Amino acid sequence: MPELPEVTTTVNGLQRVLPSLRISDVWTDLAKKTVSRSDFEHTIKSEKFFKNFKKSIIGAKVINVERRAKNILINLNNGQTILIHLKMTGHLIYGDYVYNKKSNIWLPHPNERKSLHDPYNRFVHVVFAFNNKRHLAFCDSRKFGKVTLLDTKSAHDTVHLRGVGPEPLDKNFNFTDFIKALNNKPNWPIKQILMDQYTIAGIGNIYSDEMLWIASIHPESRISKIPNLYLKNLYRAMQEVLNKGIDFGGDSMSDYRDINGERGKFQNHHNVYQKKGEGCGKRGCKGVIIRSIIGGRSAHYCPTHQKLFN
DNA sequence: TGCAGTGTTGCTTC
DNA sequence: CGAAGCAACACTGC
Repeated sequence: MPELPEVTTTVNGLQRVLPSLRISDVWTDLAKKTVSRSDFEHTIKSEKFFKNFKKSIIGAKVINVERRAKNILINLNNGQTILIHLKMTGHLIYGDYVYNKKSNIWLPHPNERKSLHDPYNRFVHVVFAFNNKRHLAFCDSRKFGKVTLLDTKSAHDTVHLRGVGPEPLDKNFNFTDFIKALNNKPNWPIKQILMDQYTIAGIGNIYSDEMLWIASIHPESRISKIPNLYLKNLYRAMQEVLNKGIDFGGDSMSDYRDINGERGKFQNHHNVYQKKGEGCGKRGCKGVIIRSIIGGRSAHYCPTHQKLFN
């Protein structure tokens, strides 16, 4: 689920606690002798990479933590940057963890706050230890997440970040920029364009459904046929929904938790996502929410008030 | 009980 | 070349 608001919530949390801490150790159970995919070679899923990763980061101090698209960037004082992508089920938790040698797992210290013991916070696959005796645990039940190391200077010009689209909440990202970006993929359904990280950064399945519902645009509409007024509403809805997601601490309908292991609350404010069969809540609309597959992803929308422009 | 569905991404196939 | 499908993996819920 981690999309821009969830990654922002995590990054803001990390920025409050990590700067000036020194990394004293790192552990993982993901590193394998042979990787299943060539693009995993330069990530923590490779044993060879992990050995070098460990050597490179132990002793380094955290300068700051940033977000780019759905990526978390932890900048270190040795000129290197740890890049983490949470993918589907990843989340980072900051607290006091204890290694259980017998079962080869990390668990929160028994005295840790209740939220860290939430069953969704099992599945710890990477642990960073800091010089204040606290840990950063990467929980990821499906193990799709990515952890790698980049030179800070060229981080944005690596395969992980090169070509990623503009940040939708950037103060300088105006309506004209938005339209210019969307026209990158003129023939795709609007929902799919919104989710394309090389067109615009950070939007995923939940927030694209929600912003299209607010803007009254059917997810299969073609950008060239959508009236300007509707596009303006979409631009506004995008900012509104992403900011609302951040204000509610992200969406924890599924696995996402903040760095204290707590759920976000945006899932309590969905208008369409995962609401198949429910009445459309738009004022005066008698529609019923349906689910279909668009661009290989599940889309939720109200076929009554969300207009199809094609 | 078993199997469809699950946020993401990028490789492979057609 | 672009679009579609699927693989990475494991769990939940119907």
